[in-house]
Amino acid sequence: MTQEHRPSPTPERAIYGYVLYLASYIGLGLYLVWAYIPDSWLSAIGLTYWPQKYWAVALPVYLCVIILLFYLTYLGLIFINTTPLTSVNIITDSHANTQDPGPLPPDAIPPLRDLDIVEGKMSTRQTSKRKSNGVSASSSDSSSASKIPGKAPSKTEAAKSKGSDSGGWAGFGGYMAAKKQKHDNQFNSNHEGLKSCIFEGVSIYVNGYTKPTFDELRRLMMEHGGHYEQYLRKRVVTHVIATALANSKIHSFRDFQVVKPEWITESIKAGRLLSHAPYKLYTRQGNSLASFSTVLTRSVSVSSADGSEPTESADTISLLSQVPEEEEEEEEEPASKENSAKGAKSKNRVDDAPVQILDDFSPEFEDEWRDNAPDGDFEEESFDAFSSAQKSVSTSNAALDASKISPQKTKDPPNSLNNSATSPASKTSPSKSAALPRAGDPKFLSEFYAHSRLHHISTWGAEFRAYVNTLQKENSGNFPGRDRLRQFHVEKMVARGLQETLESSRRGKTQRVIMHVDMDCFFVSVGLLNHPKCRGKPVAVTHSRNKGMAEPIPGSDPAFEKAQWEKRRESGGKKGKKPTTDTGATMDLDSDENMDEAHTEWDFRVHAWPAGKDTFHSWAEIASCSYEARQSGVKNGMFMGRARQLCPELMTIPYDFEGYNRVSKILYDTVASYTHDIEAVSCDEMLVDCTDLLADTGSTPLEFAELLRKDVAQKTGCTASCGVGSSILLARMATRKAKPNGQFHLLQADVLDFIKEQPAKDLPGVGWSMTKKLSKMGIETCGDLQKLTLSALQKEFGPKTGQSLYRFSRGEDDRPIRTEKERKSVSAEVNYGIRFETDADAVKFVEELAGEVSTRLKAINMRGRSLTLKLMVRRSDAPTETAKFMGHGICNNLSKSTTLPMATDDAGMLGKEAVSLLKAMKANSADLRGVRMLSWD
DNA sequence: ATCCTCCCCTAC
DNA sequence: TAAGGTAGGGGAGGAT
Ligand SMILES: Nc1ccn([C@H]2C[C@H](O)[C@@H](COP(=O)(O)OP(=O)(O)OP(=O)(O)O)O2)c(=O)n1
Ligand SMILES: [Mg+2]
Ligand SMILES: [Mg+2]
Repeated sequence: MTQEHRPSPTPERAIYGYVLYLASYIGLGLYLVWAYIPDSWLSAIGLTYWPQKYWAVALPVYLCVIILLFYLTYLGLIFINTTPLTSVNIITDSHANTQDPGPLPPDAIPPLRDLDIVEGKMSTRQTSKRKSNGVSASSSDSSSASKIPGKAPSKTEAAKSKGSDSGGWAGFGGYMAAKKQKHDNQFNSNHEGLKSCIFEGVSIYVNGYTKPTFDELRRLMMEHGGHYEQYLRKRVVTHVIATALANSKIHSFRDFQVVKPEWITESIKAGRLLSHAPYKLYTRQGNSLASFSTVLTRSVSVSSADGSEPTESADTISLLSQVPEEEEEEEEEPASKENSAKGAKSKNRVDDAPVQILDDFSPEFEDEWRDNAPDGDFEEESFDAFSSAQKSVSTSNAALDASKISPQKTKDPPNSLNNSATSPASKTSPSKSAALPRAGDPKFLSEFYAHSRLHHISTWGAEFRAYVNTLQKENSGNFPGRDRLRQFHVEKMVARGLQETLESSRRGKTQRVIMHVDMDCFFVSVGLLNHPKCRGKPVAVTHSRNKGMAEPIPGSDPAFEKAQWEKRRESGGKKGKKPTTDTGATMDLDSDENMDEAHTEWDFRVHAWPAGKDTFHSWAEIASCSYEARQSGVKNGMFMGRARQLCPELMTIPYDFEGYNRVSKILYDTVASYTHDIEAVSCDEMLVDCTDLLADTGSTPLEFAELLRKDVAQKTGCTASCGVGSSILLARMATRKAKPNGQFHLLQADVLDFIKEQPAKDLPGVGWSMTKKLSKMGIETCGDLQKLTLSALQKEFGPKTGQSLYRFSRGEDDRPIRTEKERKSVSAEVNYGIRFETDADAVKFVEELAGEVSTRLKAINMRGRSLTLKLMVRRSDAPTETAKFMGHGICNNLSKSTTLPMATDDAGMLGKEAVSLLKAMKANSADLRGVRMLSWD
């Protein structure tokens, strides 16, 4: 909010204002005292059962704040940092004000009318207070807050309050309402977390590899009042950001301004929105369209024109030539019969349509692609034709750039690719390698997050959940994929001799059909697009660049950590005692060291460590490994050094976060072209309720699975597997059987036989700890589990968990597909690189983290009324240096939470509260190894 | 019973 | 070197 109108105060008004000013601070003070009185004190004076005291008291405080706001405005002074609380409220109000055409924003109010307006608002406020008092106690602070200015609620506000009634998230409803609003809000927002509003009204979509990465651009946009769109939505996206453009993309972007990323960075530098004209990427004439459509028409008759056209909202890449289908066709025929034949128990697995991703791409396709290859600047040399094609399909510019950057890729040592040069996404900016890998450095947080795979998959998961939410509201009954599916079904029928399969005919009407779709070794599959030579070999995606070897960390004691780890395993999840500290925090005596590898036997026999100087162990984690590597026992999440022992020939490829995200989007868009009954599970995985889809198209689940998998493989170059069953449980179990690159329908009649044999550890919700407990009870399979009674299980594991085990072990599961999920909490945590020297360091970092949480809250328009701080503290007997470089080592976890006077998304407020939690927890700053901040209702 | 806080566990 | 995040379900045990 910029002050354009700064009247100088007359003396009388100044005096009057001063009184108001004092009054408001007194009010504020009283409020703070009140709000922070513990419940127990209140109960001492008989106020125990007064519900929602904070809420009740919030109104007077708003009164004071409004007065304060207007007085300050009147003086032309906005110093919102006076107290954090004040700033929150000012923000809230100005936010609401400027969003609507209704009342004038404070800075536009003529000085002489101040009092009138203030009084007007006061009376409005009182009405609203009276009214709200009658409302149920769950009515939230900020929904009243937004009503205070006394204006008719706008559309967006109506949307907000609709949701606020039901939930604790003050004043904000379902994600959709929030998201729809986000753009508007950011347009006018004056949040102090924002560094500026340069990009108000600007909404960007980032295509391909860009100089600041898409992640950083998103961050920048968020910080400067702009908006980042994950999908290329017409009418929302105002600018497409790209550094290079494949010809096929020019077509998709023809309705948008395509601008270089420098436009963003230089605008920020200049402090204002520069014209994008000088930064336009191309001033093109579209000769590309002709060749593009040539590629399009190369499809088999199956695909109708509309089926091939990407939907407007989709990010689908428009290169849709069909994979030749002949060779698959022949195999399918007997196989699908087999699958529908009931007796063929263990042979129900259907590989009938393994999508051909390998090198057997048909030559004519290759040629055709080459003919239409964009521009001449493509270096064929380093890549075989297939991978080139796939790259242009799936990762577009990134891959093209990469091929230019790395002309010498010829002599890769067989075991380790020197591929850093070919990985644009993981090498974002050369200068940042200087950043210290420890908290305290101002760049640490962003640097860490930029490289954290877990951060990325979490973020993407949330984004896809949000995206699926938006799909629900779109309710466009238009599914371009369905025609293709119908067509496909007819062809299959004809091939079968016009007979319905047993599979489809036996499907009762009431029976749900759930499909679980999951990409095969996702990170590896995507990575292989850029490293085709690794295909078919044991491959892992990891940061480790050094063959799984690493120098030992001086002062660390891996043997000790290993011993503790084993001890932990022995105790098998037994609860440690939880002594209560004087602050009320409880302590967990258990080590939390590296649970990820729990499912593998921890076997150090090969390692006499640290004795053997020749043996080094890389503690970098493997994000994903190929199925070839899995044959040797390598698993996702395993340490590289360990994996190297199991599989000495293991090759490594670097991360390509941009590539994963791109493939994920295509996956989601592809499924969304058939149905919107989707539950997003993660960036590589989803659940699809096919019941309606199949009823509509008349096709069978396996036909859909086959078409879908072909679709995905051809658009992305990566394979997916599908499991089908009558419930989420069964679909997921079926997927396990289908993998890799397969599909499997677990027929109802086979369920009981099937489930009996399944290991209990494969049930959802049964992880390392539960497996351990069960195993102690002599339970290994679902069959074993079935022998226990419901009450026995509930007694042992609690009512809910017991019930789940009981039902799941019988193949029963009635959880619905949840297409819409409301976020309940927002958190940020770092358990890596945390090494503080002083308390001040720790405080500073907690404040940084508060900024991060605040940014995330604001980005999705939420506020939390509660705050939890979790610390990982080096266990007193653990060595100071961890085996894993900058890892957290063996720790105790502490957590402590507090309830704020009101919901907030303000960084200052969150930071202040978190710091006081930190101090209350009395942990030695030098021993901190991890920090988490969680904001919730 | 039901709620609250501090955990633990699980999944990707 | 290495980038061990994040959201949600739910149990234990105490308070209401
Ligand atoms: N401990 C883990 C587990 C998973 N992932 C990432 C990398 C995986 O590629 C992606 C998807 O996880 P999946 O469980 O689906 O595993 P994959 O896709 O790698 O293999 P699968 O074929 O079994 O699905 O999540 C990770 O970084 N760390
Ligand atoms: Mg997967
Ligand atoms: Mg998955």
